[in-house]
Amino acid sequence: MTPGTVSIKEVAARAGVSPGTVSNVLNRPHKVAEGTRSRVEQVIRDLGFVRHGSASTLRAGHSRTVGLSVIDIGNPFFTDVAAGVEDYASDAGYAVILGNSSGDRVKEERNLRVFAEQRVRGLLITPFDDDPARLDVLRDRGIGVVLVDHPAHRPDQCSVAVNDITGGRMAAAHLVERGATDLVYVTGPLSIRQCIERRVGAEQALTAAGLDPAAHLRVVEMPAMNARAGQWAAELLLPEGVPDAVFCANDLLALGMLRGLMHAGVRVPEDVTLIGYDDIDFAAASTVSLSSIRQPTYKLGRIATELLLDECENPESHAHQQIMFQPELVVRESTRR
Amino acid sequence: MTPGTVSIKEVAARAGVSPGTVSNVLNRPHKVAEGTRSRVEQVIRDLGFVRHGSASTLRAGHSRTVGLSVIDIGNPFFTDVAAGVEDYASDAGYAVILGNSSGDRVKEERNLRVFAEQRVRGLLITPFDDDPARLDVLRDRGIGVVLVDHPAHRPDQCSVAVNDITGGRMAAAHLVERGATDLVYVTGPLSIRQCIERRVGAEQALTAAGLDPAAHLRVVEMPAMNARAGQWAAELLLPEGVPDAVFCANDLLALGMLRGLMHAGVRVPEDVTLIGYDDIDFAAASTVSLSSIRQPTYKLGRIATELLLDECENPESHAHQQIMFQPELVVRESTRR
DNA sequence: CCGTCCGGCAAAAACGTTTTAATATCGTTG
DNA sequence: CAACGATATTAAAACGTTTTTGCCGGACGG
Repeated sequence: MTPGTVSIKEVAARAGVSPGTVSNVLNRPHKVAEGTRSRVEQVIRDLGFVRHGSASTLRAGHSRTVGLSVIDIGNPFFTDVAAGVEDYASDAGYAVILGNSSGDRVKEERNLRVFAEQRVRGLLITPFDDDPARLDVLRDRGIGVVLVDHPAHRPDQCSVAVNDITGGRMAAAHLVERGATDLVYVTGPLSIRQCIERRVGAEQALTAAGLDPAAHLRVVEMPAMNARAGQWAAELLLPEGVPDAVFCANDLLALGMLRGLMHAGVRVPEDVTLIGYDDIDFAAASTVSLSSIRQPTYKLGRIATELLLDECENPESHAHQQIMFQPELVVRESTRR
Repeated sequence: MTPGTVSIKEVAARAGVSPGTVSNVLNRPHKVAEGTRSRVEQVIRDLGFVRHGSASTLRAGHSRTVGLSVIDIGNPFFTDVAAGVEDYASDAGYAVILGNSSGDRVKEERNLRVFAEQRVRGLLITPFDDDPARLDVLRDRGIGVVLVDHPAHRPDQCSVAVNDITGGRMAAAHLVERGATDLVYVTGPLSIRQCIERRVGAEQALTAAGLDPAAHLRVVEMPAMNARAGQWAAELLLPEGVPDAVFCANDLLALGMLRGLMHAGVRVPEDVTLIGYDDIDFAAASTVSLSSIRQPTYKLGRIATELLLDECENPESHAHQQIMFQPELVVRESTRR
């Protein structure tokens, strides 16, 4: 009746072998003779046996799951990363346990505990700060950790990230090249590494063009990084005077800004050029399509997972890597003159 | 040294109690005397003990994880659902294992097997077809299943969904009320239940308004449901003549359509009114903000999880429910005359 | 004062798998 | 022909919890 309860023992009994042999055809098929193997496999199919993962994990000492902790599952950026992770992990036979910290340190903490309880094989995390202590707790347990979208500061740690300084520089340089001299940088909280570095890059670009950032780059810091905040930023900004160009720290802000500008009768790109960051799908789909800085998001997830599984499965041969991708400028209507 | 290896036994030894007692303070704190309990809890903190989930699952017969299988993690609709699931599950102490089927039956199958191996306590799934056989395999194993965004056809099955016929009717009725008589329905594959039912609703609305759908509603079926497909639909559509109004089966299609229309010099809403479906965040943020049919997406995820956990934890008192939410019309610029 | 009940705890079995060491079977070689 | 190694399989011991059963002592009712 209850086919769910069929264990390796019953398979063994039915196939006329010992449980150990069944385990071998499951895990080391080459160690068992052709005849026995096919017989056991047939019984497995007949009985609808599926291995009890927990028993396996308990005895083997490690699971076939990885944890994924993201800051905001609602942001297409993280969604793309998650898709890359899920694809690679799934192909490798791993399950992905999802944790959404919602930018809340307490939630992140709680998720980490769940991952520890589940004895995930490894952890992929987009941390929102640099405190490595929490992660050490996991690492001490033998759980591999790979930082995603955050460069590791230590050589014994894998990470994949995209150069945000370069990205910021590309964005601002592009605006300047299009003739802007009065720029605005609209950003999320400046406690966020990405926001800081993109700003640094922008300042470098201005300096390189002979423009003093202090005089030519206004910074508008918003508490959130969504479209609502972007539109609000437009309302804050315009009374102070219309700039030549706006650089937003992500596309959600930029889309909101675009809407805010147009509502105020400011034309993009004729009056103001506008560029975002991340190149989410909606950037190309917005009515005035948005120039942006593209990051290899999906790839970020895939490579991170590849690194993680290598670290977990080949601990001795594994070489820790800090991979830094370069972003790419995507020019669309919002910066065409 | 390796704090990861501290087991319940060591805690017991250090606290001068038996392992069974430690297990009790973990799972039935009320059954152990105040003094012993606090002593054990202190030792747990000191040693940094964290329960081995697999051992627990093995012995207890059920895990504290739920599986979530979605069709497309890249679609904001599913992302919102996932956020609702994650929040509720996380609060209840459950971990969420994510499976992304990418609209691929084989991938979905594979994910189900992983869920079975992991012995998830329950499964939340947005199935893309009506074949219940696959799910019976899980149910026979005692794994609860709740259908998400898909009404169950059987009384022994929980489901949460939103009435798509009503939604389709609302959308079309709104367009007609705004004066449209020459409508177009842009949809994804008509093998998808949601696409079919929204169409049925639209036809009902036309009929109710005294317009024969055959004469007044053109249907454009696209192979995908993203913005690219929407823009392509505009290019297919316009040469045949500009309609009064366009109803898109989701917001991604609608955003693409909007862009396609504006590029062709067709003004929204002056020349054509446009409405989407789902009310994703980007609908409000697009330059001509998009009217849409709002679904309680996040709530869908939460309620589904609530139902699932009730089914798993109180099997005898649990009453299966097929919950059907009603959608809501959101009017924005794209249908303002 | 004796028998009974009950709260608090310990002892031990069980969950389903993996893995190690041991055993049986066979062909090969000195 | 004996000894040996290689190969295929088995038996049994783990892994860390949960849960059942039972023991002990003190409170309580008769």
